[in-house]
Formats: sequence, C-alpha cells, structure tokens
Amino acid sequence: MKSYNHSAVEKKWQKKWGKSAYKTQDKKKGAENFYFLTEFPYPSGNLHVGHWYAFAVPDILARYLRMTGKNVLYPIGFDAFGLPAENAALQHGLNPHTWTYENIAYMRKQFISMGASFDWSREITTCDPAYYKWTQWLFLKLYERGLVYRKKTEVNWCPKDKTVLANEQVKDEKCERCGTSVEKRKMEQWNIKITEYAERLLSDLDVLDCPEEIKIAQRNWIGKSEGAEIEFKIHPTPTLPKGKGVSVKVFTTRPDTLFGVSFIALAPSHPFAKDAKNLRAINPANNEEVPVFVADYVVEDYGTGAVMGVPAHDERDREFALKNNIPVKNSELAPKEVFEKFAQKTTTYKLHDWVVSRQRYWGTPIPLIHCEKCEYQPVPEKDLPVLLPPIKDYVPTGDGRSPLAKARKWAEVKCPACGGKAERETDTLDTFVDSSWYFLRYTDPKNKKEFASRKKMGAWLPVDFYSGGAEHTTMHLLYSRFWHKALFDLGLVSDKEPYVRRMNRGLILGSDGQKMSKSRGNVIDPDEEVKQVGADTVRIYLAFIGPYNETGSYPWDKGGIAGIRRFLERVWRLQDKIHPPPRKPSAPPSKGELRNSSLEGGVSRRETEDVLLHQTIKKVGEDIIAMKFNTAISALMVLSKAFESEKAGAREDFAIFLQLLAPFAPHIAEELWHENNFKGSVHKAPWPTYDEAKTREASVTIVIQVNGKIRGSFFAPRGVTEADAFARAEALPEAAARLSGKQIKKRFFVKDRLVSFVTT
RNA sequence: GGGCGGGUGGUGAAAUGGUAGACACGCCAGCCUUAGGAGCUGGUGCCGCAAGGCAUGGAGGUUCGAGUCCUCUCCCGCCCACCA
Repeated sequence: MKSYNHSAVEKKWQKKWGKSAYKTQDKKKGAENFYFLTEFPYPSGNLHVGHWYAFAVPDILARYLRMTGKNVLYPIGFDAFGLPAENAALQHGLNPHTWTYENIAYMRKQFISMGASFDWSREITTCDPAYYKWTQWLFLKLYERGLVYRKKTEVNWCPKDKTVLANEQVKDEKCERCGTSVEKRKMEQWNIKITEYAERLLSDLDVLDCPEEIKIAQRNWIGKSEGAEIEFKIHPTPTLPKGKGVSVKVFTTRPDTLFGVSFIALAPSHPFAKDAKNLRAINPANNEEVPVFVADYVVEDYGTGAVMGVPAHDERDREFALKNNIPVKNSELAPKEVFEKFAQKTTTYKLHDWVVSRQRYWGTPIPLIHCEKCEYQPVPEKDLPVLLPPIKDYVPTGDGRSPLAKARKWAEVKCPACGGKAERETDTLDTFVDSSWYFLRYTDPKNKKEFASRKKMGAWLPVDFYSGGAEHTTMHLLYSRFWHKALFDLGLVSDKEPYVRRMNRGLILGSDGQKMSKSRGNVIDPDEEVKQVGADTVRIYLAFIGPYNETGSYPWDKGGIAGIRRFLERVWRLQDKIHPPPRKPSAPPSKGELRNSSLEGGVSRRETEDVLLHQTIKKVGEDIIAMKFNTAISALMVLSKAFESEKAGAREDFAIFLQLLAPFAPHIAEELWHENNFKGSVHKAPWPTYDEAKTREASVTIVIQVNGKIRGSFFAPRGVTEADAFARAEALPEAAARLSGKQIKKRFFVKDRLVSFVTT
C-alpha cells in the first residue's frame, strides 16, 4: 500500500474540485435551501490561523448539511475597504487598489488550500464598483427616508499631522504616527438614526436563535433605561438670558432621592456650563437652593447632560461632593405621590446614532453633492456608482477632510437640482456600512439592475446560520440588524431579521497561551503547517482543540497536531483491513468485550460493532449540528480504533466511516473512497442513517449506591425490572456487606442505570 | 466602576442530577526496529503495601445521589467604561 502523502492527495483533489465543484444553484430538486454564512475576511495580506478557525472549521457543517440533502450556500468574499490599505499606500507608496487586490488573489489561493467548499462563483468584494454602487444606492434609500442626517460629532484630531485619526490610530491618547497628544475636535459628520430602531432591535432579539450571552450583550449595548427628567428652575442671574422659564433638566433613574439633592452637575459642554459658578438651582420638591457645578463625570450625550447630585445615594456624587465641600444630605426617600409631581417619565438609551463619515480615501464615496443654494442633494440613481477617483497623494488635507478633497476635477460637479456650482461630499462611508448588507449580495452577486433580486433573496433569506467572532456581537451584528430593518420598512427585503441563528466562535492563542501577535513571536503560519502535516490534519486539529460553540480560547499545541496526524495515518492504514463482501463470520471477541457485555448479554461481536457504528453515526451528526466538533472527532477516533482491532473489516462499514470522516477531512476521505472503488464522490454520498434501536447495547451496567456512596456494579440485560435489580444488587457481596444488620429505609431505582439504598 | 463568560489531572478537554476525567497531548515501562521526533502493547488524578479514603477554585445548602441546582466568597479572561 502507498503511504499517506498528504500533499499529493490534497493537490489532486483540489485540482479536481476546482473552483466550480461547490457552485450552488438557487434551486435543487428535492433539496431544501440552507444559507450558511461566516463573516467575510478583511484582505490583510495572508491567512492566519484565525482565518482557518473561522472558515475551515465551519466548512465541516457546510459539507455535512450537503450530505444530509440540503442545498447549501456557503459563500465567501472580502470586506475590502479600510484603513490598512490606505496606510500601506502612505507608508510604502503602494496603491490601495493594487495592494488590496493582490492580497485577495493570494488569500483566495490559500482558501482553496483549505479544502473549504466555498461557492467561488458568488465571490464578492466590497471595493468593487459593481458592489459599492449598491452600497451607495441603499445608503440613499435610507437618506430619502430621513434616516441620515448631519451632526457635529467629536473626532480624534492630531494637531501636528492636521488629520482626523481613527480610534485604532490612537495609542494611549497619542497619535500613532507622530506621538503628539490627540485632541478632541468637533466636526460635522453624517449620522444614521439607528436609535430610531432601538426598541425594535431590542424586542426582536426574542425571535433570534442564539446564545443568551449574545442577546444580553446587545441589550446592554442598546442600554435601555427607564428614568425621569426633573426640571430645576434657575435662580435668575445677570449672565443668563432674561425672562422666565430658565431651567435645567436633569435625568435620573432615582427620582425618589429628590430630597437628597445637594447640588446640580452639568456636562462640560452643557449650554450653561460657562455660567455654572454663578448659578443656583431650585429643588422643585422643597424649594431649596442648591449650587450648580460642572463635572467631568457627567456624560454629554446621555440623558440630558445634567444630573442632580445626591451624595447619599450615588458613589460618584459622593466623591464629587467631598472634593468640593458640598454637604451630604442624609435623606429620606420621597414618597411616590411627591416625586411624581415633578418627575417626567422618560426612556433613554445608551445606543448612539451611528457616525458613518470617515475622512478617508479607501472607502465607499458618500453619494451626496453639496450646493450652496440647494444644500445636500443625492446623486441621481443614473449616475451611480460614484467612482472612487484614482489619486496619487493619500496624505490627508490639513482641514480634516479626506484626501479625496484634493481630487478637484472629481469633486467639482453641477448641482443635480439647480445645475449650479456644487461639490461632492469627499468623506467616505464607514466600512461597517459595506458589511451591513453583504449577505444579501451573495444571493445575487452579479445583478447589474438591483442590489439583489426579490426572487433570489427569497430563495435564501433569512440567513439560516451565521458564524462569527465575538468581537462583532455588538457593532456589526447590531448595524446589520438595523440596516435590514430599515430595508424591510422600505419594502426592499421580506424579513424583519436578517439571521435566524447566530453563534460566536472561540479564539486560537499562541502555544504560550497568549494572543497570537508578531511582537510576541508566537504566530503560527498555517501554510507551513499545511506543508508539513496537510490541510486535513490542520482542519481536524482546529476542530478538535475545544468546543466551537463556546467563546473560549485555545492555545495552539504542536503535540496535539501530531496526534491528529497520527489519527489520519491510522485511518489510511485501515484500508488494509478491508475485506470484500460478503461479510465474514464474526471474529473472536476481544478482551475489551469480555469485560463489557458479551458474557452477560450473550451478544456476538458483530452486534457489538453494529451498536458502536450506529452510536457513532448518531453522535457525529448531532455534534456537528451543535458545532461540538471536538466530541464528534473523538467518536470517530473510537470507531477507528474498533475497526483497527478487527482482523478483517467489512467493506460497507469502511464506507460508512469514510462518509462520517468526509466533512472533517475532505481530501483523505475522497482519496480512500476512490482508491477502494466506491462509487462517485464521497461528498456526494448521502449521510449514513442509523437505527435508534441499534444505538443501545443489549446489556447495561447497573451501579449500586449505599447511603450515597458507590459500592459496586453489575451487568444486567437492558430493561431489567426494578425487583430483579434490587434482588441482584442485594445479593452482591460488596453490597450485602454494607446492608447486613441494617434496615433498608428507602430504595431508589433508575432504569438501566442505578440502584440506591438508604439504611438506618 | 459596570456587564458577560470561565475556574475539572502535568496540558487541551469529556460528562440528559446517576461509576468524574471520554478523546487527545505529555509522561512512564516494555516490545519491535531500517536507530527516525516512526510503529505497537500496557500504565498514568491524589494519598495508601493494601483494604480503603480524598478529589471538579473555596465555604455552606438542597438531594438517596451535585462538576451539574441554590446562597455566599475568591481568582482569571473578555467587552464596555465617570451611562446617573
């Protein structure tokens, strides 16, 4: 027999499958559609182990679903706009476009080396004008509906480089490039009214099938809080506008502490902040005058940007009061009838509107035109897409605008409304906009007339299962849910929620248990691992490392991967044992079985094997669906060991084993399938079925407990009666010794499992 | 400070309230050998010669029976943070 040459096997099948083997039709006779989505990657340069974890492991589920008869859409694409491309341009003089597309080409090859069953005919790239035309179109739909508005928002500003900085460009409040302290600066930005959907985003979480922790994270992010606004009249002072009705509204969740108020605190940006020193506020409940302060701890855009200071009840209020020699009023709580007179019930959310303007080059151009006379006008649909113009100088402008503002020819246009002189918006869109609708495009990626046709979307949406990283639980997941709801209201999609089921995967750490990073020197290069042990081994290793359905973190272990390789070597050698049909009479029982069941139940070896086979088919299928690949693989290992111990294995059993292995190790399974003359492709073979009755052994082990301690066990036929079990147990010497001379007060019987005695 | 996850052998981990540690790594012993970091067999939670006892971060509780349920507490990780 040939030895297991993983690279020959993998290359051979990857070549045979090519790019079209997993091309998905919108309809397949007799097969139900299943849309299985994984978050698409940013084309950062090359695949790291995290990519393998994100794409190769879910591929197990995609392949399994296909074998169970589902018509599975498992697409791939690239979230290709973003800052790193622009940084590469600035630092190394590369063109962001070239940089991005070269990365994509390289990563595509790596994805193929994974043996992932992506439908490459549906590949999408968000920086492709054919894609971002529709990002712009959808953005304008939201604009027309009044969901997009302009507002002054704080940005990070580097005074030396005279540029806006992204959060990730700010390290310890200093500019990453020059080390200058970053300032906060207010700039006009485009905002999307996600807060208008806060209530629906909250309530529709109930229908989402995902772990409770994801729902909780979203609820907390939305941060609904029931509270009250209370108006404090301001004692007139010369500096404030004259006239009656000058007052400060505070927001509180504890209006009942109104009697304990000893000061008012304003956010530094509050309109009265400048005059705070001279102001006195009047508590409406008791007409007491209290001082007004400005305090850093009051958040400007939460509540009303002003709080009532109750040092007796609030830790931060107390701290502030102590520092400023404000008296602490040990209060009495106000009765409901009293505070309700002054407190206006309100609901606030922590969720902020979504700032989508970016002063960046490498993003989707915002399709708006500014005219002196007509203000902002949308770019007419016939002029979409607004193409990103090629430029040579990616250095940001000194006034905080995107480098695009330097492309004068591109920026200067006629106003679509009045035909007068006008200028394009030169900011680009946050890349979270691009990724808020990408899964819609996968259903109809080549459509030139629509972002996706109703019919195609109808075939696949909503997404049946969405797998991704925990870091996207709040931002991306919430943005895309919002976007979908907005499109639903516009009548553009048919579902209120984009995803039916969502799961977060864990994290792969370096072998030192630390997060993988170049600076720590613990980065694993998947290409190198694939070269040494093969893609199948790396796939199974990652799936085996820990439960995929939990957000734990698992260190990469060199020894562990060698163990998986050993497993596949053993699988390879199993073919030596294959015996052609008809089945041989059963072989003599092994030691293990003597210990187990054959003495008691009188079962033959063949029956015992059947039980294990049926148990394994059941377990592997159930575990794959639950994304518990680690225990599925363990079951396959157990089955392979059982086959190994046989002198000659049945051909049909080996076929079943290969079918079970196929989703995990697609190449070796296909090779062995082919080499042993099974028909067609193992990946087109149906998933093996099991007989529930045959998953149960004929004999069971009954455990004996006396006063809560385990004192022994015995074999009995399955279904043994309560009376028989007690009689057998009491007769057993180890139990009898504990029971003699005592009175049995209580007996418990758990069918096919346990008897328990309680004595005096 | 808030929220959310976790604490089980030397390690990654298993375990519908019913024999804790499946499977795998590592380690130990032996076999084989073309002397390889290969393969095979057996062993491997802790204490103990044994009988037996003790073990799922710690302390209580419920139960015939708790890793699993309840209360308190300590520690670790992640996310958000002067969010009233």
